[in-house]
Amino acid sequence: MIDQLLKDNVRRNIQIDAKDLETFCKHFSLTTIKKKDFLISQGEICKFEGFVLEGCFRVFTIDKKGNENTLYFAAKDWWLMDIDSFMNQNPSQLNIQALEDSQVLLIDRQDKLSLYESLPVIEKLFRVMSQKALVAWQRRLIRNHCLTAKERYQYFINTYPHIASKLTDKQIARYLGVTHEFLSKFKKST
Amino acid sequence: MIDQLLKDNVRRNIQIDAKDLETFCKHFSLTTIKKKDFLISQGEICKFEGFVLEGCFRVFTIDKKGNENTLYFAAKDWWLMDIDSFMNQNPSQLNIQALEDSQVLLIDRQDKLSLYESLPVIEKLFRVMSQKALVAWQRRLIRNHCLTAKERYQYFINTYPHIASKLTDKQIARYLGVTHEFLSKFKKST
DNA sequence: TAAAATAGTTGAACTTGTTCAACAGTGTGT
DNA sequence: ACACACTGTTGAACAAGTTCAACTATTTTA
Repeated sequence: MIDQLLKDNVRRNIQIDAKDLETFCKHFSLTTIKKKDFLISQGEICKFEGFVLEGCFRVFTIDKKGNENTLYFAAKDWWLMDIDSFMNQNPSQLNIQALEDSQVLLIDRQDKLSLYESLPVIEKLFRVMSQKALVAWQRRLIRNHCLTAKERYQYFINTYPHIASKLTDKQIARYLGVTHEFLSKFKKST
Repeated sequence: MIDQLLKDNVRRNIQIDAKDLETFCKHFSLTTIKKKDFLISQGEICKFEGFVLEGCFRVFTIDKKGNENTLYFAAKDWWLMDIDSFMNQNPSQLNIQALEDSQVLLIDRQDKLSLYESLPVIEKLFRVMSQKALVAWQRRLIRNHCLTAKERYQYFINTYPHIASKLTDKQIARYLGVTHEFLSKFKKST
């Protein structure tokens, strides 16, 4: 079944009975997206959220100075969302680009808002997921403060080897917050 | 009424009827905490969450190298929680210390978990608050990558002047992720 | 398959931020 | 009022990370 991955993911976050889970999953539609295409571009208003079935995405912003800054990568079994734009319906600050040919399950914003009302367990699902994400972001900030770029690099490739292997060093550098020249230099130092 | 500030805060996040709001607030108890005392120390298991009525707190960790790293400050009208320890009941990585004599409303973990079940709107409240916090953390990470320490300092004192005024430069430096010596140096440069 | 674009490497000069040590100023408690 | 701890400042030497430019390898695309 196409949405088995999504179901497993949900069950890892909350307890939910089969019927509710079915209702939830029914609202997702499968979308195929080609390498280098964008799911969202900066300035657009986000009308959906997604779950990655296959492939890999990078979520990044471009600041005034023109620097790309990668917030995170989303591979198979990860959620993809511009929460800010989705919640507040303001223009997205984020770009979401496929790094390879990918498949995502998308849920429409209105459908999701309706589900929050009709199915309280979905409210719980996103409460739990958001809180877990919050913990991860707090820890990442601490790592950024305490660790050197090299240590952060090693942490990243050790923690997410399956994602790191799909990425260029340039992309990793932007995620770590350093230049790719510097990454190249510290990679070969002992 | 003692919990008016809490009620206003909740209403800014969700729509809730007076009766449910009353039920929610009833579970909080007022606690006074003296300057320099700890609400939570690293290693403890977090059994409550809080809302600051008066005063100011800093939330920080101490890493293996002995460096203090401040995650955030919480002044009047802010929520205080070690989500990680609270959710997973593992030893807290965080210290929460009062920077001045303070008052907080605390809710017991079991009470909160019960409220999630009995009052779905509370699930929504924390879903919404978590998602807003997530956006804030993402933006902070981007600022850490794009801005210099001096720019981050100026952003901080401009954005949170009422908090910044209660802090020493040393505390601000730890929040920005730089040494206080360096902060002292760039403060006087034009 | 050739041409063009992109990714990775390296060096030199530079900027940002750290470390450690010394000293001055400012509470704070008893 | 005294001692004591803590905050802030400054300097010099150092480490981490950037910039720009030139070059090489590797992919893409026509």
